Amino acid sequence: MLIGELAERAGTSTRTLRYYEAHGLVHPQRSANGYRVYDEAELRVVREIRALLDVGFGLEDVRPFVACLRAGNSSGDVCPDSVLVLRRKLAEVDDYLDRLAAVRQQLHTQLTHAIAHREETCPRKRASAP
Amino acid sequence: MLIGELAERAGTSTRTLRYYEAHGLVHPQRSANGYRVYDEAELRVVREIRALLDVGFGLEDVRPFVACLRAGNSSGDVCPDSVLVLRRKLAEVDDYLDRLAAVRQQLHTQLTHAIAHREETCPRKRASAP
DNA sequence: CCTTGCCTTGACGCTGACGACAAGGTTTAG
DNA sequence: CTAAACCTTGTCGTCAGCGTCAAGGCAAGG
Repeated sequence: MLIGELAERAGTSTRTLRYYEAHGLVHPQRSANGYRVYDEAELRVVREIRALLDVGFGLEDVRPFVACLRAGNSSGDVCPDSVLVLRRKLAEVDDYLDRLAAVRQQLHTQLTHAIAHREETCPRKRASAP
Repeated sequence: MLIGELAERAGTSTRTLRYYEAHGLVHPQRSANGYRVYDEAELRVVREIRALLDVGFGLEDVRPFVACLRAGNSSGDVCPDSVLVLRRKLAEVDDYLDRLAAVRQQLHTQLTHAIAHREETCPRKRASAP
């Protein structure tokens, strides 16, 4: 499989695949003319990378999962390093959820006050009695 | 008040203040020697900007709030444009919270399965009976 | 032979909110 | 006189994950 086909099957671009390779995440063979040649295992690797990036991981976070797959495991999740990253990411997401909830609360309060202020300084017709 | 003093009182840097000015958010006077001169109103504007950025707004989102303050309002929140942005941001935060909750759920599931897998393929001593 | 459609490496662009420096003017204190 | 401590404009660097040319090689069909 050449890079174009892999890109299509993985739902990404050739640029992205070369980028992953430059960062040491994918290791294609080379044909005689210098073309990159990928096997099915690399397709799985790329799909794993994509899935993790979609969830908000960075390329560095993805490394252990790729190594885990490459080590012959059926899932990239089951190795100790992957589990560590999963735990860390879960904690990060929890933190972020907390902060985001606080922000949401503040925005809600701000919005409520702003609308109350408008009702007060510029009462609408038929505001309380139609 | 010169730029250094404003930076300190606003808890930011001179670079940041010049950046805001370049983007049309702050309008200092100029003294004879070309130095930027700020009044107290500008301090409030800068604090409003900082507060909104801290909550995750972009500079563009901040514009209506600055204009609102500049229009003489006690709060930057009370103008229609500001309210629109507040509503939009609240919706964005809600969306993000939903997506983040889904991600959290997925990570949790992934982690649970990974750990279950380890228990299964590599049972610990004293796992179920001490 | 020439076009079409793959592929190669290399290198700059983008987004956002600044940080960090360069090279220089101004003002005040000693 | 000079050093310190302000200020000015201008420009490049940062982080991440690519997008988007540029310039060219390789293979196959008409």
